[in-house]
Amino acid sequence: MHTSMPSDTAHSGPERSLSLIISTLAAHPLFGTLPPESLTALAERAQINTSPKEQIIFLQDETAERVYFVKQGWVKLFRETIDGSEAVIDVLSVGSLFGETAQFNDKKYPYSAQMAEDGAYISIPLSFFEHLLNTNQGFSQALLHILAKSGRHQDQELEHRTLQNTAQRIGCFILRLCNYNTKGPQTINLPYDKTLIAAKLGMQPETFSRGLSRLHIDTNLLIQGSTITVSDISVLRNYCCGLCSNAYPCKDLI
Amino acid sequence: MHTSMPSDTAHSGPERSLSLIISTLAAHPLFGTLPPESLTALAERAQINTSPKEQIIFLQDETAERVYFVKQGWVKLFRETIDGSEAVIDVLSVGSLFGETAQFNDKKYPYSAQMAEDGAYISIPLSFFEHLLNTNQGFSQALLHILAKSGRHQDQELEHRTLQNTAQRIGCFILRLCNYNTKGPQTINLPYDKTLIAAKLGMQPETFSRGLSRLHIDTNLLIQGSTITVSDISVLRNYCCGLCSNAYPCKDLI
DNA sequence: CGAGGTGTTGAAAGTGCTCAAATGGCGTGG
DNA sequence: CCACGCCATTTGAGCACTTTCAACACCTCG
Repeated sequence: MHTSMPSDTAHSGPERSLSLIISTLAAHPLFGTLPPESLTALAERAQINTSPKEQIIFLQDETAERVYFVKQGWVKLFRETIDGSEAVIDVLSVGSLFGETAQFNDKKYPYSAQMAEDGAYISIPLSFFEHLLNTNQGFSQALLHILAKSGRHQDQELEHRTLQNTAQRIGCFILRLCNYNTKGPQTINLPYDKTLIAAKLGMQPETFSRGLSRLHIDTNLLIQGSTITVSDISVLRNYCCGLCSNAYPCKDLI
Repeated sequence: MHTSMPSDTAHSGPERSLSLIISTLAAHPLFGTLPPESLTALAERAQINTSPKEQIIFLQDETAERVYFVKQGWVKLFRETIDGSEAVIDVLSVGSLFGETAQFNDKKYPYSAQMAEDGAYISIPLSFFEHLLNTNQGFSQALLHILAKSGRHQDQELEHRTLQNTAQRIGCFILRLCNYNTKGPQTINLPYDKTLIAAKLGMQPETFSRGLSRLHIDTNLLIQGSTITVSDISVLRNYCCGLCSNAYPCKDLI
């Protein structure tokens, strides 16, 4: 079992680690609301972990000790049934908070979390998180914003599953990776494994693969491994966005 | 267009209305956290509306003026695309809050809301809601709880769509209407139209109808109109809950 | 080179959807 | 009270989409 990265990673001494944590926390929409002294107190209690792909961060229904956020890489949130089936709730990018709602769920995590790529995360004790919530009006306001936004994101996800077919969901996923100001063709890279994208979009890997080919046929998408070339954004928009209630661009909902 | 109910409804005078509103608010997990003077101030600004089936309460992307909660009946939250397709986000029962996240969404409602049955709702000005959030620690804590819980509910919904087939989703829906302490057969009533249940579960009315017949075959469910007799809960559990990560009973997630 | 993981492709089997038609309840107007 | 129309629900048939299972290609790593 990997518990830490090899020593070639730069940040290992507690000193450097502390200033790194403070600056990272300060840039975060939630922790950035804290006054400097709280921020320092928080950073002193925080841990930064570099962590390899596949590593489990916590499991569903485990008693929550810490609250996390993504420092680098991607984190998969998922739930598993007795049968071994798995549903991916979300795949989080840098800056996303997770495990924070355990506070309101009998201190149990409502999902499992796992590194989807090599990366790093920062964690803080749940007790101190709770303390900040109780003593800092701005902090709980910021958390309200985050939870509300995440609720809208989930609403949208559910809408997509209800109304869009697989090719359209894939198209929407790609569309959000694009720069919506670019007029001509543009090239993007898929952020993580195709298998994981498929799971996040609620389909089988095979279906994802076929969906991509269909997008090639229907919207002239070019696929070379994990590199996708979109010849014209508006074609893709016409293909996907008709069956979505959101106005394009809908980036803030990611 | 109906804007109010016939005068045979009991509560019409402002006096009685105020005390009714206060007692209703006080019983609510969110508003119940308020000190008496805030509660009174809130009630003075609140409106109670009785409202017929089908009536639109607000539309998606409309600028939010008020925050609502269900006093009686059922409220459908949904989103519509340009094509006229509709995705039901949720169907809310008595006590549920809605429109509250508009506060964190540029003051725009993230979904449309409509009465699913004749009923009533109470609403308060968004500005006062905001004021309460800013001045009352317990109030924003309570809202955090509510939003976190709603997030878990949405997680579960997404999991169901991903892992369960239509019959299992219907079975799960019925299971939650049951009394889980009863050993023998029990009879329950569907809370609202089958068409709406179908939409909430993300399927066509025809599929819902067929799913029910399949449940009859597979789990010995008895269907008489909107009355369902479950002969044995554990049979239904075996049928549905294997493809869900939650432990039964999972009522608190409704 | 071989092993294992990742992604693609083909064929067959479900699963749910669409369209169309029938059924049945319920309220209204005669 | 009955006929009618409306609406929700059911049923049937065919179709479209997605999954499943199996096989294969490709790449990386040892």
